[in-house]
Amino acid sequence: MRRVTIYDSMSRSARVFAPLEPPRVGLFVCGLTPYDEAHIGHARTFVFFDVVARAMTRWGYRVFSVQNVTNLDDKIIDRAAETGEDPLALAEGYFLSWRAASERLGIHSVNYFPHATDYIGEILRQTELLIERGHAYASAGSVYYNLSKFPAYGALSGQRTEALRPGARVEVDPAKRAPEDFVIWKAATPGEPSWDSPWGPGRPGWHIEDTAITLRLFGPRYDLHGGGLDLIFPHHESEIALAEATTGESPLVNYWMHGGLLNMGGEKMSKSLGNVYSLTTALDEFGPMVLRFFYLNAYYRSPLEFVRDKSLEEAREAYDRLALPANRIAEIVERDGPDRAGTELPEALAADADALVERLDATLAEDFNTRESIALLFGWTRRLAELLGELASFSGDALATLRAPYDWGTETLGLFVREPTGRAGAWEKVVPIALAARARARARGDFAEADRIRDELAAAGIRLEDHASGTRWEFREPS
RNA sequence: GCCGAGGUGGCAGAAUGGUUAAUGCGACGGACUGCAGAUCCGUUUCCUGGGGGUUCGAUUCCCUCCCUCGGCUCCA
Repeated sequence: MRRVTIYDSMSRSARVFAPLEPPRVGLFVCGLTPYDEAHIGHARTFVFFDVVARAMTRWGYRVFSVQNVTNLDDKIIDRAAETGEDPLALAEGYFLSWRAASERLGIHSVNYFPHATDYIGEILRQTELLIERGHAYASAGSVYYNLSKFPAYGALSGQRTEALRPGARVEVDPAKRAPEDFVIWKAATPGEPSWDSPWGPGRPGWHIEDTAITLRLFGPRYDLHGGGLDLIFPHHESEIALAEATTGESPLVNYWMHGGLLNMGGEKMSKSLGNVYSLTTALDEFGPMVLRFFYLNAYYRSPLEFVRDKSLEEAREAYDRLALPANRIAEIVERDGPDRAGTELPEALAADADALVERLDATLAEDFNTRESIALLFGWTRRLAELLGELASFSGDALATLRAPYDWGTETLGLFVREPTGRAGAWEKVVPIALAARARARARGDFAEADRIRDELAAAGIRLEDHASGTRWEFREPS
């Protein structure tokens, strides 16, 4: 297992990672509240934790990755009331939509997506235990966490409860003993989904959903907890209070990892601000590779600025150039197979490829520095630039060596995955017909006709490039 | 107000107690091309929020101030 350092939000420092039970690693990431379509801000966080899981797996850890689904909360209920749908059905619809988008994005590392409502039994058990131990109290059909009994509250966020501004954004619930107490079990209002409990019909509060899930799946302590920076307070802080009061064990989480937010117009991208860009739209327009590249081209903890009509266009230019040698090699190998004959690599070049892969691992192992890894990969693309014309002369083995750094990028960053053919299959046959007609026109010097064909193809989303070896084409929406 | 995260070239963004502060985008020049695009080569040596301090040396460590963003009880 490779030595990995992780910036831990709790200690506010980079620490060498040591799993509780090597090589096993428990990773819990706070997932979505599916009350609407996901936007590209959400996906930043999940792509990053996908890289964490991919990289750790490569380095010999056995990662069990869990992403919860808050499939019932106020926003979902409100939304369902608007549309007349059943709240749980509405949530499941948006969850499945998110699953589809995240699959397209290449997020395949999540082992399990537990839904909060599948853990009601665990939640009730934990709530009762907390009341028994004096850490929670029932009031008006709800159950609240008694913060005065948990002095360690605030360690993660640095917040002191006496300095908070109760009601700054959310109204204070009069049933609470103290305004900083948070709800564990919420009394049902008529018409919303509810479960029977010793305190009457109700539904779980947000924070306990996660601790119920992790206590059951990971036990009282586990390795990694991730999520967006905006969840530190109160959500993660409250998870600690709930779990540690329930189990008596500490710390709940060994390493807290928080991803920076995606900003648009200098502000957090969020539904309530209205500055959202849908994930599905982004995937349709730019494809998964460009999006992943855009996210991973920055350190995960820093805020990242998304500029409409600029950021992803820029990322596409950069990614296309970065991936060019990888794609050319893939084309040759797809055509001739991995055992194709050809010249071998100069020894120095082969050694450099090996050394680069080691450097890439070492770089990424320092708190998942994806940006620096990409910079190194650009170095390799520059190195291969002069070989682009003669790639076809190399043997299959030689090409595999040249491709190794890109394969590393596929394994860890999820980049350099070529678009699946699918519908593109038909185009593969049709476009060459038009290209042949254009080639004949060019051969007889009828450039007006040649340009007409090129323009019409461009308007249809097929872009051409003429090369000495022939005409290359690709899908590219006209700009 | 309190807590937290950030302030680096035209833009996006790394890194480091020490030669010209990475990488990319963009821009400019050249090669290639019927043209265009793509690609390749070269240039973009005047960029580390302000002020103090520690040090032979600070963008990096410490203090302070300013600015931006996030959170302050169900937001990735």
